[in-house]
Amino acid sequence: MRKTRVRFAPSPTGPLHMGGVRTALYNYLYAKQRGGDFIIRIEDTDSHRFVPGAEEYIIESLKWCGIIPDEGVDGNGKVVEQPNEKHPHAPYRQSQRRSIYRQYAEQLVASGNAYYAFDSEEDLELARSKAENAGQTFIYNHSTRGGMCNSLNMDSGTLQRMLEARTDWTIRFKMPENVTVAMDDLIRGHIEVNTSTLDDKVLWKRADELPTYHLANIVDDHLMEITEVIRGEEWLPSLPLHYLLYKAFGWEDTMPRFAHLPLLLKPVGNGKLSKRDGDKLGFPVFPLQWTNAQGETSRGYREDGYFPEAFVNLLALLGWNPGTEQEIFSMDELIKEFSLEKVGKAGAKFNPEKAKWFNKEYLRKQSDESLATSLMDILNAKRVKCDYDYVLKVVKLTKERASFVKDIWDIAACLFIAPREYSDYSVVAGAAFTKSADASRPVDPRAKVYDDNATKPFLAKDVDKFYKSEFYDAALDAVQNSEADTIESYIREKGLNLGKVMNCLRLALTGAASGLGISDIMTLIGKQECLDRLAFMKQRLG
RNA sequence: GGUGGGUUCGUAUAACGGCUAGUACUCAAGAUUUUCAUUCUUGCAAUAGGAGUUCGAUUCUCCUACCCACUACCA
Repeated sequence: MRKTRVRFAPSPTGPLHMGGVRTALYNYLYAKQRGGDFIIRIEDTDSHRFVPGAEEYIIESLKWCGIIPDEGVDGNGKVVEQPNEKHPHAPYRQSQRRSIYRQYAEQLVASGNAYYAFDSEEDLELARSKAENAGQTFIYNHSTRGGMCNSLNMDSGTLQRMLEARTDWTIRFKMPENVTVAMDDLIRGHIEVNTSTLDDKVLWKRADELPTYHLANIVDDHLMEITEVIRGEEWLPSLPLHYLLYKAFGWEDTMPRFAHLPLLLKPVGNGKLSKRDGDKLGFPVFPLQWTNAQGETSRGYREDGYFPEAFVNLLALLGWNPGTEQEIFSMDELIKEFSLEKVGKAGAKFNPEKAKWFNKEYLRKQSDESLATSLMDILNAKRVKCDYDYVLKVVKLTKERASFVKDIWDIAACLFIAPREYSDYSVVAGAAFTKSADASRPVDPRAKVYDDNATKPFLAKDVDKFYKSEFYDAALDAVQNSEADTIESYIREKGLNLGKVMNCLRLALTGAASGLGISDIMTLIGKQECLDRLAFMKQRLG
């Protein structure tokens, strides 16, 4: 029984999106469950699509998620370049392994499984357009290779001259004709494909001295003793070629088992969640914020305030389910429960609402202390001065109402600064005043700066009535003559309408018609601050 | 076009071939609350369509439809 070894092999062509993170996660869970190794390999065989910073981004993203590679990346987050005891297969960057691949490509030529091809880009272009004009699709395989410029169609002398004289040739796999390839996928079961519809894939490019994905992937998986290949569904069509490559190399006995994961689909419409969807969908598709070469920034789950544990949890449930009704899983629980058998076959549409729900669940699991620390950072950034003990009290009061730490600010801003503006006060005074559009609409009283031009017409019409109402006087009287824990009974004893007086007071204290409990606010900000805010309202609205 | 894969409430999903097709998110209603939120209760909502096998099909087979992927000297 071989030790389980799986790999995540991203191409550094840009930031890793959440589908990629999920693939890495499933590989990691699979490996850890079996006490095996999780390996990172960088597949940068396309020099034209290399994006600076992408490799670092990928590694940092995985680290944020708590996905720690056993091999390929060292403790400093660097891709290992020199072999050592812990990383015996270094380098783990394919561009640094180029010397390895050519011999394998040549081996395939020698065994008759591959051949040299000298067709120029223009020749191929021509062949394609010709076929297209005839209403067909050009496939470089048994049906056409006889008419192309390759080693199958020339004598050895010509071949030698061509190989030496030209630098733009390739080595192509000689896809057999009419052979049924029988494959087994850990998720999809048995699949059969006839090779006649497949093409002679380029395996090695003389121009770059580099292999293409297919060759590099099979060679490295073999050399690195990979036991299972868990990758995206988009690779399923390549599986017959990969099977045939293993066979051509004579590596069938150690060929890894394959599992093709369902795609992550965009929430609306059809199609897979792609890097390009970015911010226009209104939620992050990247684990971490990313700024491209053009200076355009895409948001990330980390920067949006997601807990990494929540992100991992929601990703794990996108395509996999435990078969029970449990939805909240720690990484350790995932490692224990995960199984490829329970991975679905159909693509999963991502639901941003559910993602928020996951974060809310995790926010509640956080300790008050760690939330307070996070909130302190936000407050400092807003230059709101405060002390830790006070912030801790605020957290205790608000954590049930928030999905993200930054929500706490929206909920509890009135505990730190006095309102300068008032909203939705028609609700406060009930039917006596003009009803505003929607009382339940969330309002941030501090979002607006004091702006006479924008608000005065409305204020002038209704506030006069409101301010002169009995509720303001009652609220002022109640604050003056009671404490936080007695204000409710004080108002009741006076025989007043509790709701209206309280909401009038609420307006003075918070600037809005809904929110935290009045006595809780009073307790925290103190009686004097309450009186000050009532006085400010009188001045502002009077 | 060709090849392959897929299809259960709006979304994620559950259901040895066998209870009234379950759960979560969203949404709606009610209870609670000074308000909002929370919490609790209730509700809306699905097996793509058609054949076949079977006592019985969401489940197995075939056909149709639709969706997706692949079809590069990209991964």
